[in-house]
Amino acid sequence: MNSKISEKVIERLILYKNILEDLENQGILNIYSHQLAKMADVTPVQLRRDLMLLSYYGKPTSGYEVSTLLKAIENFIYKSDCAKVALVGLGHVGRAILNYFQGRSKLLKIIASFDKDYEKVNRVIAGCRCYHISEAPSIIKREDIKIAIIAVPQSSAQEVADMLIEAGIIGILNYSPMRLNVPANVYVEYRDMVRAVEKVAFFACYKNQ
Amino acid sequence: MNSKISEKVIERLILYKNILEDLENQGILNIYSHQLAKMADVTPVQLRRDLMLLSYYGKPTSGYEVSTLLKAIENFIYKSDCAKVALVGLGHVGRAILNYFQGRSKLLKIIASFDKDYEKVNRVIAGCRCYHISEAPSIIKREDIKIAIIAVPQSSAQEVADMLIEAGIIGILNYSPMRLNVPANVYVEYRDMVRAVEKVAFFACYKNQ
DNA sequence: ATCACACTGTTAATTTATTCACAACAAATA
DNA sequence: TATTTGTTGTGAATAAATTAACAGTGTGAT
Repeated sequence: MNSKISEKVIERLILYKNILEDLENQGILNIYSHQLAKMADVTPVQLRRDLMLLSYYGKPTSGYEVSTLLKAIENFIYKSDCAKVALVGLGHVGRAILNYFQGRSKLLKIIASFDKDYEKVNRVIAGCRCYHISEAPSIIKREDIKIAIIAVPQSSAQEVADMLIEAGIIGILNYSPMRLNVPANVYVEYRDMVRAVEKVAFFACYKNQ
Repeated sequence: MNSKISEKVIERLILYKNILEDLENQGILNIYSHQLAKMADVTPVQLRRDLMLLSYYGKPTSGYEVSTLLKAIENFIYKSDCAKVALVGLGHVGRAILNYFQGRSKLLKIIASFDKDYEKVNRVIAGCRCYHISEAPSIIKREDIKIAIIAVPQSSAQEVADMLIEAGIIGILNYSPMRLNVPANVYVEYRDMVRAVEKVAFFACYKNQ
């Protein structure tokens, strides 16, 4: 690890990747940094600086080739051992994620979902088989899943996290408001929806005096 | 505006607020910076520095008084003219947000939701009346709502945003993957679920070599 | 063929965010 | 009462992120 990669740069690279996918689908072959930067709401300099992380080079005259830049970013952010994702909790959040994921990520795949409700168990929801939560450890180990999404109520989030980590999970996306206690090697990202709205409310008002 | 307030500081203050609410419910009266910092996953110095934004002071011996610190943060982040929130789109994401919001935010209230599906219109879902999307402009203007959550498919996100902004919305929390084109005074926060998982996958693997 | 142009990649400067280091302080103890 | 202890608040130092400045380059016009 020569220099630490910041969260913000990765967030932006992932955003560029998204935009490039759209551009590719529209049949656009080349793009300049100022065009792509505008779509991503960043400055052209920042975009070019971010791309320095990749070993990819554009041309002074035709800018970046959409397909190869896209591949370069995918190559950079994609680690094959983290391609499999597990989802825990099939309430509204869980289902929303499953629906969004349907084909939207080329790199990652939710290959198993878990719930404690036997009504949902053994059904295939949004293309993904649902298992009982008690089966999670064995399936996660067998399939060697490393990434998990927690979409369960606050009260069971820590318990679920402990179980997942014990089974080998090293990355958690946590939609519950609960702060998780995890070992140092586990990466956790928090996505509390209430906090998100509060942030928006603050800055919207702040911007307008 | 003497010095610009950063997004990160506000995110942390909102997190502290959350934790303090929990502590208050547990009947805890006082807390030291190192204890609160640990719960929020920040350093004690950073916490104390963040609190410098507030005009609140702890005591060298008993630390911070939970109830008054909580009030100080609420006071700082709460702007009464941004208390009303509208929700557009009552699919899984929309319903998830409604459920989470039930009582979880003292400061903000979702007072109207909108959908184009007449099956949902005029029903009360999770304590919130659902109106047809065509009624949004008049209701937003009448109730003077300034904040909106977009939970509609990518294909209609821009159209919905335009309509909301026209009606007076100045802050948007966007759960669709669509980047929005908005005037300078409108604040937008993006919460794409697929990008979130991709970020977690990257950093989980990165952390573990 | 030469020039002007518009772009990229990158070093240097600047701004922003975080961490260090320590004075000031209130309570508990001797 | 004097001393010790463990904390807060903050100026100064450091680290990180962003922006500015510009050299290098391929293309098309003259």
